[in-house]
Amino acid sequence: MTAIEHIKRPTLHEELVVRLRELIVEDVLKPGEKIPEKDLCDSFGVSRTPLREALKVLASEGFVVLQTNRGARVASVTREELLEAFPIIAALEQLVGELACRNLDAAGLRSIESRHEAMIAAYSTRNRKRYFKANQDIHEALIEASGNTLLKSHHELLAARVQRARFIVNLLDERWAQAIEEHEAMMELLRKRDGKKLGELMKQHMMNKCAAIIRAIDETEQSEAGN
Amino acid sequence: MTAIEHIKRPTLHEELVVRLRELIVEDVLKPGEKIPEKDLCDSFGVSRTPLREALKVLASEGFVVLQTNRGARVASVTREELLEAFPIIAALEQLVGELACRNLDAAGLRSIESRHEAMIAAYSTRNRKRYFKANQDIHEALIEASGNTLLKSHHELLAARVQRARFIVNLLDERWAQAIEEHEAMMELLRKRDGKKLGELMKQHMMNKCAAIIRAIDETEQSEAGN
DNA sequence: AAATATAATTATGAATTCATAATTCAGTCA
DNA sequence: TGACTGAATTATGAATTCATAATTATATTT
Repeated sequence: MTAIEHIKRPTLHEELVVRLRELIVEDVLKPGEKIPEKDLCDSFGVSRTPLREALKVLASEGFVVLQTNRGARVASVTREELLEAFPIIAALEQLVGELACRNLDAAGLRSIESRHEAMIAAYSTRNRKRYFKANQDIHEALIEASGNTLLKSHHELLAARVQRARFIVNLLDERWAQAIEEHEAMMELLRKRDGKKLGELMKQHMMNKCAAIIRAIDETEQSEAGN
Repeated sequence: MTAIEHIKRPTLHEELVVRLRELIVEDVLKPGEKIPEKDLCDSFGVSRTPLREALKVLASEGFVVLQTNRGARVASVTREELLEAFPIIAALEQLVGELACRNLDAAGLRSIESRHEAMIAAYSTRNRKRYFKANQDIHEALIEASGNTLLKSHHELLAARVQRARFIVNLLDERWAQAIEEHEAMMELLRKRDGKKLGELMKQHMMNKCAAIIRAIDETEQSEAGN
């Protein structure tokens, strides 16, 4: 029996969930911004029904906040939310590390190696955009290698939420260098298939990232308070 | 500034999400069962619009499966899904253990101790229903103690999904005794506020539960194949 | 002019309607 | 009898409509 994949026709609300989530994660729709249904319906060329369905889903994912009779707002990225989300992501990454080592084959490793090199190249020219992209690619590849689709979806959702923080703080040079070092160590552990240590390092890597972002936020708030 | 909580008026779709999720987790709506919109609209006394919104949310949570132009079905609880979900829950529980030890005060500990005793009492009379309830209470209290609301919501959703497995397999006496022992050890570590060890034990506890359930499923399938 | 009350407008929650896809069922033919 | 065809029915996706809550604009009072 050949496992032919079922044909999947998209519905408007599914398409809208994806598109709206992108707009939010890419900071086109800003945190706290009101989302007037009418405007979005016009720009997407759909009626309110599928749009509202999409908003309900996005609300359950934490990207928008619904207020009864007052419509939807883009959820804001708070210090508190990040402090809650990062430890969870870190715990998931630990699991990713363990599972990836268990499942990754030679071809998979090579693919990650090349992404890693792309990331190093981006770092050497201090190309932030490329670095972010390559960095994300690596993490995604590792998650893929974990072979756990549920883990993937939960991780993706949480990662997308905290990723929005990159628009409120900048990656500092010092942290950047540290992140590169951590990635080198990660590659080494991946080659050795040391799942336990890789998991721990990935967890730590994420918590360091968290600390860096929180520090940056606090400094921003500090300087803003001084105005 | 007193943080007064905003008054929250419920909407139909929110109410429906909760009620439908309950029906699914409580196995009133069986895995694989078709969900005809009309019937549910009649029994809840609402129109299709809020019901459909609720179904979209439940689909994003993984409790129902939507097929374009073919309506909704209750998601089935597969062996594969459990094998994916449990390690994630275990990873979250590990985090719960660490955070709970960090945050739990004397009053919180006493409250958990009493729930623990209730669980032991239920076990001594082999009252499955009470045991499940007390067991769930303890885990919920620990999550509450972790102080991480995002962790709580993710854990709740995943736990609800695997909880449905209790209707396809029975808790075996052997595993039951082992679970009690693990809980005793957990209480000991909680009293000592040893977060690291508690986290590891809670993770292991969950993976043991996973193994027991998978074993039970495999045995069921084995015996069914023999028919 | 500022503050309040009232009316007009707009936006939202939910029911209804409409077009179309899927399913069921009767009829036909081998 | 049993597989196929096509009409009738039903269910679904999405637009529209409707009632009401929220907001804005206008009028009134001090």
